[in-house]
Amino acid sequence: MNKPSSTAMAVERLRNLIFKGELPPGSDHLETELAAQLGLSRTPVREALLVLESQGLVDVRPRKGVRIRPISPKDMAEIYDVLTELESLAARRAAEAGHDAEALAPLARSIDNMDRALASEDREAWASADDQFHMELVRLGQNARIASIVQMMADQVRRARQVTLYMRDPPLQSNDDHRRVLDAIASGAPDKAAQLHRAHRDAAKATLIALLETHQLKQL
Amino acid sequence: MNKPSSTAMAVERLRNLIFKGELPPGSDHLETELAAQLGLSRTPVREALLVLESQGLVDVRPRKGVRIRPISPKDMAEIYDVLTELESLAARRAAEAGHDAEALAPLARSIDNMDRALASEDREAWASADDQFHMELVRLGQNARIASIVQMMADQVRRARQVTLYMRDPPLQSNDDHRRVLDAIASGAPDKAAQLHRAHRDAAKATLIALLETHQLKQL
DNA sequence: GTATGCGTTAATGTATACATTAAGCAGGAA
DNA sequence: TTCCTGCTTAATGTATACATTAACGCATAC
Repeated sequence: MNKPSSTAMAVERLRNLIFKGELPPGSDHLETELAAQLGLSRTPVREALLVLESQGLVDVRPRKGVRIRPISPKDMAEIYDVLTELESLAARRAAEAGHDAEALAPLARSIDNMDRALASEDREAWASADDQFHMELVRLGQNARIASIVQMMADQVRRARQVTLYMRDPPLQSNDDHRRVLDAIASGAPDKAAQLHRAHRDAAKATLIALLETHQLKQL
Repeated sequence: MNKPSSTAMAVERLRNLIFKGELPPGSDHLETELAAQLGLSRTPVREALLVLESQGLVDVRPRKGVRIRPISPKDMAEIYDVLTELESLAARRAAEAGHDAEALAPLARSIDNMDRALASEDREAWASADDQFHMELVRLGQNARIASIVQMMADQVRRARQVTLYMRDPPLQSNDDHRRVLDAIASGAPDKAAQLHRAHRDAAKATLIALLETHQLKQL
């Protein structure tokens, strides 16, 4: 049990504040205030902000405070493009790797979780299981760099999903997609896995962008 | 003309030291020593190291010094996979964007530069022009996130290329590839551009990995 | 001889003091 | 008024002092 450093804690706490919307997108904050809020000195907070900046969550703008980076529809499109490419490759590699049922169990479990969440209309649970699915998928793809980039991009759109979660119909189609991707991976069909996942992601992108336009959400 | 901060300078100087091999892969360095070497206090150096860590160039290992991250053949394969996917998408988007000849001029120029470098057998110049080509390509792809990821990954393999630059035959084939990608982009053929570039990258990956195996280079 | 545990110490983690800088305002000239 | 100029000051950038911690060696017990 390693004691986490103040910097690491600051990163975690600031991330949570951002995701919970307590530090809203577009808002500015002084290092000093954030430090006071977290009960730390500026040093670890500064270091945390540097990390968060490298993860694309904030912009450090000297003398104007750190800005919680807002996500525009264009950003969203960029991010989905990256996710589509890299996750599809991960699906391909996962299929090539010949994972057995045991290795695929977590992925299957995440799909079950989504089913359950849909049945009980628990959208938070669904979102969390969806995260789990995508995380597992890239883990199975066995490329650490892809996994970490995907994680970063997913973080960046997390707020946006939170907002849209209750705006759209329950994503019933989505889980069929997931299951088919899993089948393709289990049966060792790389091309099919990649292609199915790509289609899944493209559909998700289109849905989300349409939602944002409908609701005139210019930034989140 | 903005005065760069010490942290920014430290990032730059450390990057250069790493690329030039003065901080060799796998070597460990104390914050204090690096600070002394750069004539700075620990603070900006620490911040610089945090940035470099987020870019995958070093590992900060408490009490053991920062390690200049070595790249293994497996790392190389991971990185090339990411580059292949993202640059191919960039090529596709560039073709879709309908850039005119003027917009494509820098890309064309980089190809000319490679030709010239090949003719005069100047491999450093070739490498630099090759960088320019890939940088321009992702710029034309109009996805800032792809551009920055590609930049990061390219940095990570820079040392390796430096080593292999003189080990292999002059990359004559390579420039035909580049020209065909440019043509596909210029003529607005997204699928073709993406596919050509993908093939180009796959070939490069295979060549490089083979080289590393032949020479038993386990890490760079 | 080996293993265990404690003390030393060197390195990092954190706080704070200090330097620098640019944003904004006040005051005066055009 | 409007535009410049220089001052003020608040915020960040940097250095340094101080606290904490984990690695290592040495002593001691078995």
